[in-house]
Amino acid sequence: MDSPKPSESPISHSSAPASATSSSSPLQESPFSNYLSSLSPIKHDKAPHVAQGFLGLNYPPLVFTSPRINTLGRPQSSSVEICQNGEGDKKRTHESCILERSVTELQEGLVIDIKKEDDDKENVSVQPSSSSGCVDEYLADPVEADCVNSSYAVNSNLNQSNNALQSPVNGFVDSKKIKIDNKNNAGREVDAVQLLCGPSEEGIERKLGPDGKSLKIENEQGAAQGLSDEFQKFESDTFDLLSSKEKECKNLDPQKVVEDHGGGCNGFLQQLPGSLQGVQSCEDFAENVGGDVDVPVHSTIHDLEASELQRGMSRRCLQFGEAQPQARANCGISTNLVDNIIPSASLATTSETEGLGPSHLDLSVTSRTRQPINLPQLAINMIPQCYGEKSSLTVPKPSGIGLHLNSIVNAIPMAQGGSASMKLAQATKSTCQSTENMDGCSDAFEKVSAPPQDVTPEVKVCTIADSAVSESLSAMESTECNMILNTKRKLSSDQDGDSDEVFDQQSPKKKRKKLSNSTDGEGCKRCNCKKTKCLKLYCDCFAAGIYCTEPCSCQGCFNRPEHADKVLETRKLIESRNPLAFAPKIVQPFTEFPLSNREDGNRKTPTSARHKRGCNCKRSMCLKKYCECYQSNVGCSIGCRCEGCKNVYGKKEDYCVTEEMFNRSGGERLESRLTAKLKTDFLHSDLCDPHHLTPLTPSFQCSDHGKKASISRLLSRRCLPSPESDLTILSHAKSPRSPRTSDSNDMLLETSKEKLDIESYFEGISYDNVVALADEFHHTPLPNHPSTVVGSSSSKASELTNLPRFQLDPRSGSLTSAGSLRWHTPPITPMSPLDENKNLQGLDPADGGLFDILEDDMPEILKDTSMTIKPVKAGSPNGKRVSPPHNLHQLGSSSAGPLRSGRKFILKAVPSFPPLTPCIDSKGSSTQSRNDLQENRSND
DNA sequence: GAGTTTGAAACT
DNA sequence: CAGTTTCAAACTC
Repeated sequence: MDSPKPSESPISHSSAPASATSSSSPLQESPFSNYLSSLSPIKHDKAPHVAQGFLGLNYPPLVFTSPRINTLGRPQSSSVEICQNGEGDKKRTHESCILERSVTELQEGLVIDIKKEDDDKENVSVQPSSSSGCVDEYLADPVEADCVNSSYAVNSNLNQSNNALQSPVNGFVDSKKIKIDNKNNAGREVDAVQLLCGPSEEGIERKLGPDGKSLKIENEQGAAQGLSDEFQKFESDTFDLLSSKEKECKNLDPQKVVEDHGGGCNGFLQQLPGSLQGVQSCEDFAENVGGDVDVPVHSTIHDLEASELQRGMSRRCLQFGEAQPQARANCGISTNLVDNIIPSASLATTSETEGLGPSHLDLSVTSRTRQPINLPQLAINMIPQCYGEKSSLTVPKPSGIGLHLNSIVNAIPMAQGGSASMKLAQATKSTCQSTENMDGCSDAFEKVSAPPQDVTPEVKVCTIADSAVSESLSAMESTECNMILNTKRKLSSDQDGDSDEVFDQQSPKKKRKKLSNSTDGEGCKRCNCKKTKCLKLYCDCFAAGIYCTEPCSCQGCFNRPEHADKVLETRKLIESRNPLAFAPKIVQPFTEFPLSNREDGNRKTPTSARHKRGCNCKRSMCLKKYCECYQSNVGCSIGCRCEGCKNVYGKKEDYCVTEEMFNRSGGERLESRLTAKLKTDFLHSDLCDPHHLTPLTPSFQCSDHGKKASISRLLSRRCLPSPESDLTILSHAKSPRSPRTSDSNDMLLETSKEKLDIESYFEGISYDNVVALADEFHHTPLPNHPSTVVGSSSSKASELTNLPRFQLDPRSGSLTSAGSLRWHTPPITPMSPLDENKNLQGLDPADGGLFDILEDDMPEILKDTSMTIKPVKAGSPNGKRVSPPHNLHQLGSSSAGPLRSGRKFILKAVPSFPPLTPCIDSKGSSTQSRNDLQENRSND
């Protein structure tokens, strides 16, 4: 499994690019036209990617992907899928010349082989896809791949259902099963391809009139057109890969894939993106479903087998037990998603799902009978991708209560993530929040799932998925908790209706213990509130946007569905006070997202991730759970006001150093100052090792949790900027930076460059698209530009928007020759003008934290409000009630507007750079350095 | 299991 | 806005 992926992935990468280039012409011929004609579908697929890309800048991850297993895993899966899909498409859409080659080959050879394998291994389709991996990189998001798979399954299922199963609606369920079968079926692949690749989709659309609808829908969803380009490349690549991968695919064992994923169940949570992916997958699902109908199902999967598979999946999830609740939750979630998408197959499989609620039941009813088993696989597949890379990768779990969301959000890298979470909380408060009750979740899911059921499920699904992404996320979270709870509760779901008091009646301590136990796995934590009635942020449940459930030992709890009104009111009040109150506490740097998304699901725990507000620890040294940062498995950042920080996941100091590093690009003085530290640090740092690249940041170093992630980050970061190559150049050339840093960076960059180079090509496209998108959103001046800052001065929102853009821009920049330089440079040159430590801190946090928050966490509402909202006080010790950005404004407003923008930009960039040196003392030195930087900037 | 410590959240 | 209080989790015994 793993072995194949890695091996494959690299191959895929190489092949992909090569194929892209070489095959592009042929592919382009028909495919291009197809793309052009069917950009929408492509967009759709891409859209998710794009969205992610924006958020997370997925592309960069590709680089990582190549090196890392994870990347391989996901990419492979996706690529495999693509290949398969491509095959399927080819079969289906012989019309499309592109596919024809692979089609003939694949169909004849691969297909047959696959079928055989599939017979043995239902999952094969998924895994193989993973194995192929080439496309995956683009797809980056494992989830997507999973989604694709799922979609495949769905499509295939649909077909099968149409053919054999007869149950149309249940198609989902069947589809799951079908997936397995589909493995063999090119049609499935085609669907997947469609999902993954615009072209394939096009072909599918062409072939499938109905499918076309779904595709169109998808396209609509996927706003970014630029994606089409990428898709084309993917397609071409996929085609190329298909041939090469065909063999691989044949070899691939679905089970392995599943297992991998299953292993990943634990990591599933980490793969927050997965949730998103799941959403996407849902979308894809719908699309696929639509498309599936048309596609003939070759494979004949036995429901029993499928069920078995599903069972196996569920079992796996269960087995992961320790991953426990989360794992289950994850699994459950995934299943839920699947259920939603594919009604309840997963649920049916697991007793756990029993708790789920009617919605599941409803869906499951049909699905269960049919074959939930496959669903689990799907779910697993979907989730696992991230996972797939490995359970081992498991990102640091977000232990935290409210953290679930946060963690999820974080994981979600998606740009939407943060907002989504918020939205979810807000929008889904009633629904998802009631996560306790599966019903609530189910409701959300139902929404998602419903579409499929509905006549126009596709469209609905797509729309839902998009809109519901947030919901799904929230639902995911809630579902996680719920899943766990439900599993524990089992039948207690009904109890939800029971007054809180029931729970309350239980001895809080006992419950607490239970909770603690349950939470050990990191499931959802449960509260033990006694005086706040669970209507304040003290309550983890409330803070997480979920209703209290059985496990809670709270007293007089009002955080229950029965009191939804109160809950909402209270939430509003709190939000009015602090729009970000319910936003995810942990934010990942943009750069990470992409990496995390593509590279590894594991990355979820972002070494670079930081607490939104930062901690204020004084005695715990940030080494205990008192520290929110530590609790969240994230390193402390500048935003933290902690004293004597020893956060294993990343010391504030280190974080500062990184920033300084960037700033340093702007100012040499800092370099000189830092150089010593950097040297020492660098020596120690893994950075020296291109392979390890792990930044000095403790999080990377120390964190068991995030180590891998951290590594990936480093890679990703560097890669991300990617553009890597550009960055490297920039770093060297432009920034007078200390040679060391540059060197280290270069090291990393170089290491990644190769991959990046290849990837960059693709990414470039994406970037371009992204850029275009960014431009649309904002003509965001280059991150460097003050313009961005200027805008920010007035409104945080602008800054926020800009920030993300910056990320994007950078890439885009990387893509665009000029842009790349600027982009890179900004981070380098653009020292934040911030003079003051506070500013630095505030900014930093703002940059890092706010930055992230803004993008991710900031709910749209918040963003809007944030504009007007007062900036959070970075300086304020607590800074708790923060409204994110204002600091930036302040900072920037003075002079730094541009600088700030730069800073922000830098911040993002920072993450890319591993903190070589431990921080500088911090404030004093840093401030000076920054001042110096400012000076330098002015000079520049 | 009780009590203490801790730091966030809420309040003034 | 800073300081204080309240709160619940985390931790210790």
